Amino acid sequence: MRVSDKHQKITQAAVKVFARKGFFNARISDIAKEAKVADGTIYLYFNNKYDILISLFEDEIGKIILKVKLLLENETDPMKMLEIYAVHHLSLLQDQKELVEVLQMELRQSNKFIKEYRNTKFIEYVDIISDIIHKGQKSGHFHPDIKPGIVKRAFFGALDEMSRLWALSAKPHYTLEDTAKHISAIFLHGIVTRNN
Amino acid sequence: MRVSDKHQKITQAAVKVFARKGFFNARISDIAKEAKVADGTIYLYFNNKYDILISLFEDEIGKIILKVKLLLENETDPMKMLEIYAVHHLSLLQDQKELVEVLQMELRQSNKFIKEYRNTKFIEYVDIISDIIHKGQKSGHFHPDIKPGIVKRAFFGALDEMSRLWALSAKPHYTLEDTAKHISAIFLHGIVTRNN
DNA sequence: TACAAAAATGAATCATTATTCATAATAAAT
DNA sequence: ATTTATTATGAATAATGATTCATTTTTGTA
Repeated sequence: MRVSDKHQKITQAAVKVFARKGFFNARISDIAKEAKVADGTIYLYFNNKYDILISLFEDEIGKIILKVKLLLENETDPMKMLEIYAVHHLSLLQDQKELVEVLQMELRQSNKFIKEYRNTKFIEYVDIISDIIHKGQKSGHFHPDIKPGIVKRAFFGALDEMSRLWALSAKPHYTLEDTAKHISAIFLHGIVTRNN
Repeated sequence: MRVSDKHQKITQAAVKVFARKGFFNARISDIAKEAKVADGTIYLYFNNKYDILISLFEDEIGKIILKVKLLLENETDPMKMLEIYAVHHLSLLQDQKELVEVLQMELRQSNKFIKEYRNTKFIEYVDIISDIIHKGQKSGHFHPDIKPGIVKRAFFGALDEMSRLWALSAKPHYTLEDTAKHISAIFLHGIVTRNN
């Protein structure tokens, strides 16, 4: 078995265990058992428990970024692009529920405890949104007074809160696709009626 | 010293310590020291470590709900009401940074480990948003097709992500007030230019 | 096949900490 | 002032689990 295979096996086991028990309640021995390796083996591939989480985070967010950039590649309409991003983000929950749960935890907590860790991968992911906004402003689709730096956080936050909700409660009321489009539409057109 | 004073002293100490170290890294002895009581005293007022967090959460969110309801009391325009909610939510960070950090953690993780805990207080807080949306739809200010259940999560998520960002990085680029209004405006009117 | 290097094992270590409870201090009542 | 009830203390307990490392197993090479 190639080295990278075992690395990945441990990572995938860690995602499962972290999702199930949370980072702090997860025992190394749980991960080892899930990955079908000895406890000590984990330390041949990772420095410590935190390192598993961080390394997992970077690897997986990296893949997510690649995928959404690919999806956006052939779209030029900034309005459609926002919608694609939204659908993609919410789809993650469907395709990789456990991973999403772990990423959400990580996002909330660990960077508080590991101050040095700047989390550039996550920044790269949300910056895709501000890039779309910029593009839309250049093309005249989006209002020039809109602040991309605020919209990117607001839009990401809106999607991620929805994702968080679904991760906890079993069944969503609306389909993923409808919800993603609804949220995009609100950001694009607002909620007020025209005569206001 | 009245009983409730000591209860509150411990709660406030816990907020400080949880914010500084996170729930799992916080030691009971840290909280005891911060509150200037003995370790054992904490167990006269709380059942266990989790109980401190939960009880803190309910109490403090209760206060936050009361305050925002008071702020909204004399406003009838649903558009203004949304803005008031936004300003209030972001203001929390300014007024009670440590508390906000703890609530955000709690929100993200604990309900995963304490499945029974339904977190009705939090639901009550976000439901204020959907109430505003309903009201706006009735009055004709807001589009009837908008789904209040989705908007409430999106709006809350947008605000809270902003809050999370500020809690981590020291200095916000824009003022709290401007940001709250900007986010409200986006939800109200969208980002696209009129001719799209 | 024999040997060396690399990878894997898992029991033992060792620090950590939530919780308990026998004891002490304080307050209230008589 | 004395007794009783309430509240507080903090050292001791007892479990936990991350990490290490001496030993074993596997892999690669001659």
